[in-house]
Amino acid sequence: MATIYQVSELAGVSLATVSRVMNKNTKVSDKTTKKVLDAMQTLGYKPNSIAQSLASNCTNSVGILVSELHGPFFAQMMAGIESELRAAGKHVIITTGHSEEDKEKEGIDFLISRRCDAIILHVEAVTDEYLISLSRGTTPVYLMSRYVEELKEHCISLDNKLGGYLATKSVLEQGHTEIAYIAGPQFKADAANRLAGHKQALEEANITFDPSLYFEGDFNETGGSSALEHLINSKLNFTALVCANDEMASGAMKYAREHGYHLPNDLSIVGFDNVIFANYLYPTLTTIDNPVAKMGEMAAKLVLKDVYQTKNIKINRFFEPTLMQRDSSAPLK
Amino acid sequence: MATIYQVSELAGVSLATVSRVMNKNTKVSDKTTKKVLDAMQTLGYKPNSIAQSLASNCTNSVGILVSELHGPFFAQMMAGIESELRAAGKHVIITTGHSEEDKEKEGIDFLISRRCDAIILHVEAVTDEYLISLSRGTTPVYLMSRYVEELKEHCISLDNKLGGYLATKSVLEQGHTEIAYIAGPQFKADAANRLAGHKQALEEANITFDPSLYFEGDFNETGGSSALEHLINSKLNFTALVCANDEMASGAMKYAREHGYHLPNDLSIVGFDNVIFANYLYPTLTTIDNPVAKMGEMAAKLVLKDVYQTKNIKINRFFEPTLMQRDSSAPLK
DNA sequence: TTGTAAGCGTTATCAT
DNA sequence: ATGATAACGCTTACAA
Repeated sequence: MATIYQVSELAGVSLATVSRVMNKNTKVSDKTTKKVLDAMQTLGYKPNSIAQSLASNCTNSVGILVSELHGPFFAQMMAGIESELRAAGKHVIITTGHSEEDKEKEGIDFLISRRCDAIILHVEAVTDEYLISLSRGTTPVYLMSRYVEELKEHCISLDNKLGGYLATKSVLEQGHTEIAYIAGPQFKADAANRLAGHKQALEEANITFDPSLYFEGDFNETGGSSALEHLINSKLNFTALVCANDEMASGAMKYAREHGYHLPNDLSIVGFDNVIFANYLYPTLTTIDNPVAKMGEMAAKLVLKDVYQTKNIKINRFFEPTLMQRDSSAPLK
Repeated sequence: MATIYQVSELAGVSLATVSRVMNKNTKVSDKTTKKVLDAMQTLGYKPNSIAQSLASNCTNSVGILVSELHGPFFAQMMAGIESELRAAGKHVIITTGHSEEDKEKEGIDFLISRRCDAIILHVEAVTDEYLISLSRGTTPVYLMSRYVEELKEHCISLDNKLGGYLATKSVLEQGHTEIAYIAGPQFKADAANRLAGHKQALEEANITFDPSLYFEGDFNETGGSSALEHLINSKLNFTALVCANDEMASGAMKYAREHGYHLPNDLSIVGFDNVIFANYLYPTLTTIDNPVAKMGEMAAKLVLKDVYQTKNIKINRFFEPTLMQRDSSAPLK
């Protein structure tokens, strides 16, 4: 592969001049510019971005750490980040943390040693303290779907409490008063906040939260099935079921259907996240839209603004979820 | 950030020695090794992989180009590639081509200029000739789900014809003889091969292919709906419908259900790919499993073997799809 | 076993 | 406007 040196030789100019026409940061006469361009053309010269990175101390790459690569949630997020960054000529280096503390830390180290200009993290296992000390390092750190007060300028987060509130409120407004809730693992802030929203909606409707209509699931489909099984076996009455994510809602729907429930007549079900398949379920799932793709774009924009000094970018760090009313929930008859 | 130079100073050895303990390629006495390790520890030294890449001419990164980041198909593939590569200490740089020739080429240039040690491509718009000339360059090129004779050693592909055959055969074995087919865009090799498999199955059953029971769709959900609409309007009888992918099958299922069909009694439907949501549909979709994640892993292994000289890796370039019999298709009554 | 020094392909600071 | 030349942080012959 041709180097800048060969280009300079062929064009009969110095290295520096070639570098200048590439970077357009210093005036170069039209004549020499043309000579250089021609030389590049005939040599098929492509700059070595590794060398550029070393010399300029800028890799034009941002590291992304997500829990999993598959799964609708992260894919959407990454798509949002990548498209925005790519349009700005930056690229993404992606790695996974699998929601395990060691792997998350290892992934972060990895990204940092690649000298990413910034890292965007969707971490679940690592502590706030770790993140705070991490962001004292030289690599700017951004957080997705996680709010850490000390790092608030670097957090893109969703109002999960509002989402939980909207979900429950939607069935309350349909006349339901006996509402079961399948929560996510409460050590996760999202899950806890969604539950808090649920409780707030109940409170506003003057309904006391009944712990026996509550079950802590695992955010997985099978967890949704067994949670509903548990709730049904408890012999308590409920006409609506609010789930802390779509996977569990889907599992619950399956279990309900297999046990003779007619949806939504016998039971209204609401999910959370609005993942792709929510619209493929039968009946289509009423859920809370989690604007992950938009949040991904925004994280990218934030990096573009902070790290790459791109001008005229409007930042919004806080996103509000919205209700997607579909067919799995209906007014109480 | 600490450099190798500072480490060498603190440890009282030369640069070279520090480099040696990092790379473990030359013997270093235990005593000096310890000194170096200690120095690294106290300085919190992390090697600058950019500098390593420049000096060693190896970036330890492999570029991936997929059509889209979202969508169950690519997510699975990338997950397979990433996990395998990551375990070997390599990392992935991901970019997208959006099935457009210009963007695919641009993405490839991008990856090459980042000096990836190899690139794994899932391209659709670019020509075979382009790929052939590309692979004459210095960066090794690998192809996913695309077979180019001249590059066969670098192709990981699926036997789409077999898949198409299995899909149709499954309904034939259920007693169906009037079988409609919604194909994918025929300029895509996958789509054409799936159709060929369908025809072969019909032929073996002594059923002549009926062009009026055939419709070329666009691989999208809406395309599936309108395709079925078209087929139904043609007033021809058919008891089974084979679709060239799950998205179209899903669209067809929706249309059928909305138009009073009871599935699978009134119509058996079969898809292709076994994307995540196939199992969330109602009824659950009978489909052909496309082992994308496994193929992704294999592509990574191939790179590990060819490019990074990893030993003891068994390579399989050709994958066979399998039938996933679920509830959307049933024996003809 | 360890050190010296020449790259790797750029950018960027001086001069001119 | 252009040219020398010193970084950038590491690897790797070649010497010792």
